[in-house]
Amino acid sequence: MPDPEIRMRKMVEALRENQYRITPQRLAILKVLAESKGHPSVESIYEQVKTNFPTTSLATIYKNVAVLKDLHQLLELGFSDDSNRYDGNKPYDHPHVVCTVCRKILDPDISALADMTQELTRETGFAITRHRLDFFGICPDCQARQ
Amino acid sequence: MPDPEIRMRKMVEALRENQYRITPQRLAILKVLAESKGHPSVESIYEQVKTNFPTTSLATIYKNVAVLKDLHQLLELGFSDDSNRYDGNKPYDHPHVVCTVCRKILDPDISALADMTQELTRETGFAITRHRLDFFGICPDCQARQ
DNA sequence: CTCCCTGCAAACTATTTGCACCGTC
DNA sequence: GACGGTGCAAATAGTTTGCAGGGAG
Repeated sequence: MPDPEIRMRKMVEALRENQYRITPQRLAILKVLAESKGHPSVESIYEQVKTNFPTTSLATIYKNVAVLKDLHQLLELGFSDDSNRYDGNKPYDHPHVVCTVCRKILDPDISALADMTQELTRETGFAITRHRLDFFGICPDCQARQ
Repeated sequence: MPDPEIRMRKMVEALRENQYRITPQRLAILKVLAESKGHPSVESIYEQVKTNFPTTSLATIYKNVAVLKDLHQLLELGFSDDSNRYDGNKPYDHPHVVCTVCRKILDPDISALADMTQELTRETGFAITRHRLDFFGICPDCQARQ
């Protein structure tokens, strides 16, 4: 069973457990999120869902995205300048590396992250619950193209 | 000479060097930014400027914030859910710790940051130019209040 | 057969823009 | 005096909401 399918079942399960109905549009949105290797925007989810459901509205995408966020099945990456981007495969906080040219987003491994959170707790006394770590730069592809 | 005053002169200098005119409203905005110990929103800059210039408009605040951003005299912290917040005292990228209860924002020192950026460059091949690091949690004051 | 969900349009909020008048240089 | 800045109002973009009809459970 491929990974996207596992992820989709997990999301369907979360919906069922919380008494949300399983509609065809909802399934189509889950499919886009589970199969997307990038970090789609609402607009791009919308475009993809419309190929199968031409009457779908943006509002439906927004409403479903909100539901999935509530169920912690979707991570929202809010960029103040751009529109939001979503990650349906790793719905928990993790760092991102964003290419400022082509807008590609990667998930790097940062080994020092746990240490850093501890250092912060010690230093500030805050009880840290979430984080948002984005690094911006130019990806290898775009560097080569210049 | 107190710190806010130094900071203000620096900002005025940057404006002059770039042929921007020094208007009373502009000075009032700089004053708010230089004296603010927190990380004010556009709205809160507006409220403070209005006490001295009651006819000031929000558009003027936005236009001046944009100018200061261009001159790298102001750091914008964009929160997708909330409105933007600004830092006129440390107008370069640095990490923040945000209290999710009272919205207070601190600037912690993170010693491991430079190492982390290097690790990322090695791992992803990106030429990292900027970052945006926010940690969310509950500050000591709000923890005590609960 | 009950509600929740969808899809349309209208509302909303933060921000930007156009433009006439004002004030810095 | 020239021309950039201000302040008003209108425009814009992303997102949210209200509501009537349709479909999942």
